[in-house]
Amino acid sequence: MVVVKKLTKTPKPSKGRKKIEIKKITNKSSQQVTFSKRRSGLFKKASELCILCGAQIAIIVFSPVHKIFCFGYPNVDFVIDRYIRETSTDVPQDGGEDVAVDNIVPALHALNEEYDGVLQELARRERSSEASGSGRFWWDKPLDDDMAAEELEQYVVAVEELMQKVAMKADDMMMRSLLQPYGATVGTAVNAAEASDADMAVNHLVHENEGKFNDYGQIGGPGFY
Amino acid sequence: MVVVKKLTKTPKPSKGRKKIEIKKITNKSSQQVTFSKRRSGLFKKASELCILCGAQIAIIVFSPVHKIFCFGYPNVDFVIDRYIRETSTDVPQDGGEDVAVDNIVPALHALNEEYDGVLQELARRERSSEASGSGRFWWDKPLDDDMAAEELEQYVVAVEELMQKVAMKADDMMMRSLLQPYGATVGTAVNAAEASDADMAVNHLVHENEGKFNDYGQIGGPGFY
DNA sequence: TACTATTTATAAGA
DNA sequence: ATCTTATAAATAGTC
Repeated sequence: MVVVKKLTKTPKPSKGRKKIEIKKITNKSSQQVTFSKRRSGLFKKASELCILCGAQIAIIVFSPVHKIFCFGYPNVDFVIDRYIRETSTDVPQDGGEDVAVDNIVPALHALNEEYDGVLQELARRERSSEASGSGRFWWDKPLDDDMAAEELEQYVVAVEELMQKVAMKADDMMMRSLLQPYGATVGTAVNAAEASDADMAVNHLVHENEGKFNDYGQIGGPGFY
Repeated sequence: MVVVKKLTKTPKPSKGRKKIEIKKITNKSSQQVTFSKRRSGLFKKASELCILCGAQIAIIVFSPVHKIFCFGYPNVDFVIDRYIRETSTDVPQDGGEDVAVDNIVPALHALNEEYDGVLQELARRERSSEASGSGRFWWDKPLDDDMAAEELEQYVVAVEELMQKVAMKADDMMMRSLLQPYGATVGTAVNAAEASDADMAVNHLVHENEGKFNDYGQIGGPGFY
């Protein structure tokens, strides 16, 4: 007794996905919908890749309406920094006349790496606490006007305060020792070897294909940030 | 001898995709295979998003074996540049270059202290302590379990921004005083006065096809931004 | 935002 | 790394 539901070939070809051609969507409205869905899917795929393979990824997306969306593991800036470091030529500035300046770059990198360690730790906690429930990852931040209104406000205030604090400390320090152990404090735990899992071996030696060099040249010096 | 292969209902429902849990793949070999497939899929999705919606996207991926893969439309550096411009609040500099130099070093020291603070908070959180004081700024008081995660994240983001600003300032300084030949300003596309050929020789990037849509993927030049 | 019908992406295997 | 195949996932069209 086969119940043929479709006996009358439901003239309903609609509903359900249809193949689409990959070409610019002209209808602004549907383009926005598609963008939203696919942007979401893209970030999900990226997060899975990070988790499955321990890859570090940064994705920056500018929507057609100029909103910016970012994804980053451990975080966007870290990956960009690494990208810059690894794609820049290491040109040792021998004739370093300004000790301070010469130490800034390495100090920043060291700081960045340490910082990364903290972020990873945070990420780990966030994830484990969130279990497999909610979907959103903390690193999936929209950074657009609407969804970050109040958050942005807090952020701005926070940064301003922090800056002020830093400035005060800076003054104080400048008085005592201007050119002391810059990297000292920074370098303390820079040996990222303690990145818990052996996946964080922050050492790059071999790459592959030759990079092609296009335009957009810029601050390229010794891999600094 | 009629060999009935399937007589015993080969418990081989295998072949064909199976659901997998999104967790780190321990087997290095299969992890590599998965990475390869998914990285490819990710870039394809990105390229479709660019075409369908006219989005500008940059993706930087570091494989578990430290290889770098990039995707960018129009190109990686363009998007990164835009990202930096739009996410950094311009810090009004009173014009004194000297002041800038003199302030960076101590600023780094301060930053480091702030950073140490974060580490301590993390450690504290580890012990799941308590006792939160009131009247102090969020980055000064020991985090309590309730707001810890959220605030810590804000703190981290704040510091991250600060670091970026300091870094940019450093870049600017180095550009003016030391790396004249690379001269350029963050945010201003420079006429490819790229680095010397010798310098570029060290750079290597893995990529699919340059600036090609159908094959998505693109090479990132020397990591200038 | 939610709901399918389908198209795609892919985990396993070879 | 590639190709095949059975399935799991993503998502276009609608509401």
